[in-house]
Amino acid sequence: MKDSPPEYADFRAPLYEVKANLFKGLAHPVRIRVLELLSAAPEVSVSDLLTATGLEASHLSQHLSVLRRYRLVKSERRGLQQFYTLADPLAAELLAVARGLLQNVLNATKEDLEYSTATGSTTVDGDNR
Amino acid sequence: MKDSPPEYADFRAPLYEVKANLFKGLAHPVRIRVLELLSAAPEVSVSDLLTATGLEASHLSQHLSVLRRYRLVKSERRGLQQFYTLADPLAAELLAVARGLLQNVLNATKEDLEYSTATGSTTVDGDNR
DNA sequence: CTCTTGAATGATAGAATCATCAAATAGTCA
DNA sequence: TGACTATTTGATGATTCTATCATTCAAGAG
Repeated sequence: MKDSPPEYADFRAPLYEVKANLFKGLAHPVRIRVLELLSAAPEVSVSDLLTATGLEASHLSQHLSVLRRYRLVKSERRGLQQFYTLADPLAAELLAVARGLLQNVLNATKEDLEYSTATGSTTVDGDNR
Repeated sequence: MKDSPPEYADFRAPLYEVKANLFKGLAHPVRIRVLELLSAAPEVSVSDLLTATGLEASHLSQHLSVLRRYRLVKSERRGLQQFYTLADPLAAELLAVARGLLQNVLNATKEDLEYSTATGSTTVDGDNR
């Protein structure tokens, strides 16, 4: 009899733990794709998410459950359909900052590479690569 | 003979995968604490990180290795000491946005709770809690 | 060269997450 | 009520991550 995860993550922990948990919720490609779809519309139905992601219903639902657990999304049922929205606009901001960070980091990596090939490797000291 | 993870994560994947990987790098409390210490200083030595976190050296080193893998930090050796810095200021920005998001989400949760107790539960429709 | 210090890497058991299929639940309609 | 649709939940094996101890590596001094 295995313990299932809580419906909602615990927010009463130290902030660094709560942050780490939030990032756990973001640490899967499907969940990033879902959040980005939700960022681009006021709300999205599960059936539209299914179409957009090409996933099987139960697979997507497990991921939506994780997003709900970390309160990254809200859901609302209307008849047979379920609609999802971002819980807060800062979730979209977070994805945007992550994108900027990745671009910077990638550019810096390329620059380091160019720098080391242009000047030889002896002047690059202390950089682990 | 088990495969060990690559020294550096693959940045040549679709962007949503690369983002998810970045968030994996952030998905542990110790690594959040380290990044926040690095956000507050131009550079920090490993020995200072050890003191600040109270971790054993090899435990911290494993986490620093994850941060290096996702290029969230840079390291520089000077004699016996190793110094770490944030790879980009946007890493600090990311933590700040996450904090704002958590605050908003937490406040919204509290408001929902107050709303439902003030008006009774029958007017709260569609909200999963 | 040996020894010490500071830090990284290796190894591995246990915990957590992921992937996927089966079953259950919620809502609607005849 | 039963049948159907839409979605969620349960179950479980595979994979990955975490925690932790042992070992190795890098730098410096004598």
